[in-house]
Amino acid sequence: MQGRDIVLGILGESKRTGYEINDILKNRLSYFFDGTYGMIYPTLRKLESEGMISKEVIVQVGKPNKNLYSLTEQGREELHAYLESDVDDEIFKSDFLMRLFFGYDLDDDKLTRLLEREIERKDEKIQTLTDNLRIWKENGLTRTQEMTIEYGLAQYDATKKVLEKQLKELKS
Amino acid sequence: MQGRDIVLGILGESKRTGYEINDILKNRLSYFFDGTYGMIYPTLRKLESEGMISKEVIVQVGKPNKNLYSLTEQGREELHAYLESDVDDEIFKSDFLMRLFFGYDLDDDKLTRLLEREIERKDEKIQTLTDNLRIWKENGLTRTQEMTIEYGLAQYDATKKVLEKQLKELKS
DNA sequence: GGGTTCATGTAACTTGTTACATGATTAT
DNA sequence: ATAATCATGTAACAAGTTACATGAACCC
Repeated sequence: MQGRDIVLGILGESKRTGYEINDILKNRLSYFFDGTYGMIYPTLRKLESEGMISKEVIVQVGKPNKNLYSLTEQGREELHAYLESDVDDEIFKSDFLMRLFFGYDLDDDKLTRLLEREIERKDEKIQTLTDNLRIWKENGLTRTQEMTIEYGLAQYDATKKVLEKQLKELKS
Repeated sequence: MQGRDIVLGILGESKRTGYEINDILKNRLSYFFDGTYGMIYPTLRKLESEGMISKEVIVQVGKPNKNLYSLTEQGREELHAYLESDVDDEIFKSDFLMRLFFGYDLDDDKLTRLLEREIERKDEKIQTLTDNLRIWKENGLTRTQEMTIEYGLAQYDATKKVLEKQLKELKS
């Protein structure tokens, strides 16, 4: 699962510009993938040069022209092949857990702040995901897309609860 | 949070060889960080050249000599500085969720298999983490280290439950 | 006047992955 | 026998990050 795959996946839904792809990644898929322009534009160029996607230029005034990309037949084949291939293990890296794990010298004050800060982050993520869910529902979500959001929310929620429990224990 | 930081963290606990660091990463910290030899050995070399760690060679017969590394004072400072710095956001990448998200053409059979396979994976992870917890407890865990395991288990458990619920709904 | 949105992109760099290479010892 | 454990490492490569560069339009 690389940038390439997710770009193909997004273009599989509909024609998109690099800018839109970035937007989707940031707002819609950020709970299971991250991407930046530095990845998106070079990937689009490469996919185009390989004939996986084709470009349609939309001339604009006052802004750079839009490059609207869509999958070619070959691109759709690659997407299908990816979707049929073995599923990779999930990748999870937590700087927060590392702080806990190696923080031998964390006093109660510092630990409290660390936990509180992380609870805040979970809240933000839950908020974003909940808000977005509402918006997406208007546009129509597939059953499996809804599953992914439920999965994401459950994950945030469960870890938040653990943190709250630990914070409570600490305070008593 | 990079390989460098986690290597310093591990060496902060006690002297270790590259081999042992790999072992710890694989068996003890795999639920929040991944590392390979290809990262570990070059990182150790670099840290040594920068004076962050020092090497003690243990001569062995029939095996390569052991290189036992320990933090220098400078290395301990860097570790502390890291531990005081801002906590990075957690990174989560899920190929599984991507398959769900872009799998418009998943029929019930394929979806069932996808969900069942992912439930299996969660079980494996929960098993490993539970087993390891027992072993670590014998060696002594800090309170915060125990927290990290609880966090990890809660995460696996919550997502597993979501998958089981979805599978049940699918079958009915 | 200042921030956000739209819209493109590149170049240098960092980081880590993959695959390879070696080889004795010990457990099954 | 054969697999696993101990123990080191490198070289080529892939992938993505960060920082930079440009600039009009629009909203507050």
